[in-house]
Amino acid sequence: MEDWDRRLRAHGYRITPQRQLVLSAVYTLRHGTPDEVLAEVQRHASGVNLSTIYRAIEVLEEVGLVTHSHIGHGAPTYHAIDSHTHIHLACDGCGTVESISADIMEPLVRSLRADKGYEVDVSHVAFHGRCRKCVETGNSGKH
Amino acid sequence: MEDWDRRLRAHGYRITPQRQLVLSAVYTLRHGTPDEVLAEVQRHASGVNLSTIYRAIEVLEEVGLVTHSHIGHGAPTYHAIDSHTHIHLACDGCGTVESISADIMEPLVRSLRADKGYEVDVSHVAFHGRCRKCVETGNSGKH
DNA sequence: GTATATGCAAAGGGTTTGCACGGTT
DNA sequence: AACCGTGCAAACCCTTTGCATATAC
Repeated sequence: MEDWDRRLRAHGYRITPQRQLVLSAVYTLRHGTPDEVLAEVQRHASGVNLSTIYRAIEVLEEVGLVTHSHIGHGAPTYHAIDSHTHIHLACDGCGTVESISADIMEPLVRSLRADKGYEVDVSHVAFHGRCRKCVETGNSGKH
Repeated sequence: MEDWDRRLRAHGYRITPQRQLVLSAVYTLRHGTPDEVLAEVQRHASGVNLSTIYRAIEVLEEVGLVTHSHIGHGAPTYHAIDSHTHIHLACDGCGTVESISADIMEPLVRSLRADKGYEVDVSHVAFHGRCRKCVETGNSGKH
């Protein structure tokens, strides 16, 4: 998160307090929905509006400082792009989300590239399923 | 799609024309959002309501006749559960979606099971990224 | 006949947009 | 000074819900 301002400028965007606040909120929360980002930002600057969060996230994502993935079936969660790309294991039984290294994706990414010419966006990957605990207790997460 | 009615009954649900229409619409469209399912159903029965589509899909999913996955960043798409489990490769550049056999997931599923005790819901898997064409033409899909 | 399912309309959550004002360059 | 970015409110899309009626069992 050193050259964040340079990245924005390089794409023709301006440096604003709101954009910096959103970026550091995304860093602080390791995973955050727009709502959660808003709450985190408002701890430091209460006047910031939700629509600003959305617009800031959009810009930060475009310049490559932030990504999102779809954990849970609802709102996307955003996270900072750092050296350690990770993927998410969401449990449909208890709702917990585990982050693991994206290394496990390597063979699959390679074979999709070779077979299909398809480039997987690894940072976007989220698996659904059931965690060990829910598998053992038979918790299906169904109503 | 032979024992669909038995499956419903086994779970205490009734057999209704709407549920049959929704199920066959999901079969016809190989991937369909609720809206698309509604349109397909209404080709045969114009009076059916959107809320009925949602409720029917929910029931069909619970009894194991239908699954969904999150292709695109918007509405989920539903597809019938058949013998050939497949996964989706969505292209963020041109928006196309390719279905491929889920066999490619086998090694990864096995290693998550062994390492983490985590059971991936394979039918739910959708990767985002870029198809061959968009990789070659540099189409990033960004506005 | 009784409980479930449907249609309709209204409410709800999340996200986007138009506009006037304020801040960055 | 010019333009981009923000706050606010309204609009929008997708999905869910309450209720009276219709239907499957």
